[in-house]
Amino acid sequence: METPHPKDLHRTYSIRQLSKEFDVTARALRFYEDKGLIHPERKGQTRIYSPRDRARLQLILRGKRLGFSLVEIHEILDLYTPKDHGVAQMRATLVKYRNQIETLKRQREDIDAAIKDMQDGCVWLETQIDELEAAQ
Amino acid sequence: METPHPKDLHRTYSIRQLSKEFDVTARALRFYEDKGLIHPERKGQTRIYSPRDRARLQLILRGKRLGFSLVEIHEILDLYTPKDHGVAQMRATLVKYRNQIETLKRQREDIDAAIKDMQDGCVWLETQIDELEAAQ
DNA sequence: CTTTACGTTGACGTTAATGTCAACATTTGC
DNA sequence: GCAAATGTTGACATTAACGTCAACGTAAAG
Repeated sequence: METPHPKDLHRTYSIRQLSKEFDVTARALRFYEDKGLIHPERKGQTRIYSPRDRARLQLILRGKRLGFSLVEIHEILDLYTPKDHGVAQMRATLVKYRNQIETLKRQREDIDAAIKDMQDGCVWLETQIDELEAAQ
Repeated sequence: METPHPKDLHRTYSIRQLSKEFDVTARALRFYEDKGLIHPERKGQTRIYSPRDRARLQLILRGKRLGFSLVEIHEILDLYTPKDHGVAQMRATLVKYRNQIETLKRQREDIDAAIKDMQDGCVWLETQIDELEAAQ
């Protein structure tokens, strides 16, 4: 009834609320749950989403925008969920983190290249337009 | 028989050469052609790829790495192919360029956020590991 | 001349990520 | 109390992006 933001750590969300807020269908949310990406609680049959679920959903959607598959997103989400099983495990996790960072950095290089291409194109187009207008 | 690089603007490539160089299957290359993303010439039945085709393939693969669909990549490729049909068209194209830049910049924000998350996670893990080792 | 390598076009199969629809339960406003 | 809104679980349909396979052509190599 108040703000749709996680002002309160004990807020809950219905499936409709979340699907509206992030513009995904309820079907998709259930699908993500099916794939083990979110784990909302149940009040009877009905799904109850916590701010934590909401946060995970944000990560899922970010992953999607970046072109990761749901499987990949699942792995990424695993990196976000803390599990401290001794130094060995933590070292292993650290490696995964660093690999993920490398992946993302490579992706950023692609983006930067694409942006540069487009910006060059803009400059070229602008000068062309200017010339044509001057010649007019 | 020489370098696989476009040293010469009149070089040509077989479908196998390209598929090997970029580690995609020939099936995929034919598929992209089917979808209108590349237009290699034909020597009889056989496809002959030019450096220009190769360049387009690079763009296609970059688009894929960035999570764009083939349809979106098609539109992006259109932006790359010069067509000067008067100032009006050029203005329209300019708008598309700028929109694409905005899209890419938004994507870069996602990436930067993800990288930051992972780096923070690294720092946290490192300190944890240090503590556990010191306590040992 | 026949094998070997590479090319071609269908046609059908597959996987991911949903959409769609039916059939049903539950809660809520009037 | 009853209709409307919202929720649920299947089950099947769909789209994208290829993979796989069959059946065939061609060209160089031994």
